[in-house]
Amino acid sequence: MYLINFSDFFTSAFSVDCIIFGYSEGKIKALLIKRAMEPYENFWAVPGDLVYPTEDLPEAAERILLELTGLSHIQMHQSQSFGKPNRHPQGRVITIAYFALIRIEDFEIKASSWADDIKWTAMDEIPELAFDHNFILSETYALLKQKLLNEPVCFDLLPERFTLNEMQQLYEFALETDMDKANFRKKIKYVPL
Amino acid sequence: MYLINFSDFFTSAFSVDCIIFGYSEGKIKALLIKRAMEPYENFWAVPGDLVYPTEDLPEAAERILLELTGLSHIQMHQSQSFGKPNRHPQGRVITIAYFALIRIEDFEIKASSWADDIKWTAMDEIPELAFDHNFILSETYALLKQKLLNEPVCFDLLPERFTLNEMQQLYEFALETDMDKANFRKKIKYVPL
DNA sequence: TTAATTATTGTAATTTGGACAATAATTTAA
DNA sequence: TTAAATTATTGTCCAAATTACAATAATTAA
Repeated sequence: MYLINFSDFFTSAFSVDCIIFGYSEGKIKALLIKRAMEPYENFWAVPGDLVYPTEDLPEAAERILLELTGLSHIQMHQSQSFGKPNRHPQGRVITIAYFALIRIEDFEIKASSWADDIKWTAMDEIPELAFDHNFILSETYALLKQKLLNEPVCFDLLPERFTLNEMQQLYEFALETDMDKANFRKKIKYVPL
Repeated sequence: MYLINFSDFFTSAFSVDCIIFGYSEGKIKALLIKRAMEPYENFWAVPGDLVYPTEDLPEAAERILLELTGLSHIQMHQSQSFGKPNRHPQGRVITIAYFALIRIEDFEIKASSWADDIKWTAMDEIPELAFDHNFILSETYALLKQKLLNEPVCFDLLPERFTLNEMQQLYEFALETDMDKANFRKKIKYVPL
């Protein structure tokens, strides 16, 4: 086939990117950081970093999120992996995207030495991001919408106390539709045998 | 943080594992190969191999599938990634699972120099596999079942000509339920406005 | 305390779902 | 080629769910 040594395969790296979704002011938002170093210095990006050679992926996701945003004890789910050969300017890096849903007001976010700034950005106002992060984010958002339809994950986004109107608005934003007030409540309350 | 060089990160490899699902004799089956070399020599496994350093992931999936099974021109979808640090005995290897649905009779499968044997195995008769392939396979099978419920992917598994009974049996096997003949047909025919 | 927001209740027409029965059409095998 | 087996179609009944709309009660905020 190819003239290549076994050890030539072991020249790649992994990264983990963490997409954190929240909900406020009637919009679903993602947590973005402003990169403090090359590559893509000063670009907004999803929090992410390289995985240590002996680190498990969920472990890396947890560490990276803590280092870049101060967030901890957040349950993360795997999204998709992205591996175009040239997606990272410094070498072959495959990234595994993880995502989480949190209540914005429950956590205090703080920028780190690697992130100059950090902010929640509504999903209909995402700027141009570093690397292929626009693609990663939109693919993962599609996954979230899918999940919202099939699982009761909205409670992870909504505050401790919320009105049913707020809940309805969350669905209306995500699914880009208007819903009937009374019928929405019926559907929420319905519990199959 | 840690005392580690940037280049220390670039010591890992990726693999792609291809889960090929087919349908025959009333059962959903996966394509397994018998490994002809270490590690896990003589174990049954899902077709998979390391990704070349400059190769894109879908490209690698296509190549690996061809090399190990003779299959080509098959549309593959990404499943999940698996990255426990010790999952591969020879180094740090993250694997990205891809899967495809094919019509068994449309393709001729042939073992290669790296695979002593190859066979279709029903999903309720999977033996102990190499690496973490049992886990990978069952996670991906769950994804297939999910897809069967929400998308018309059954046509990728069924032969060119099939009876509605066969189609119903496919669903009954996957979802492990019995269905009413007449009602199943109603549901199949129903097209929302 | 009033106004605004939020929540509940109800009705009625339509659609969908599951269980069951009967029969027509097609394929297979004797 | 016919009989048997398999496959496909139709229809009925009833329960459950969906949708659109209207009206009013309860709670919260100005």
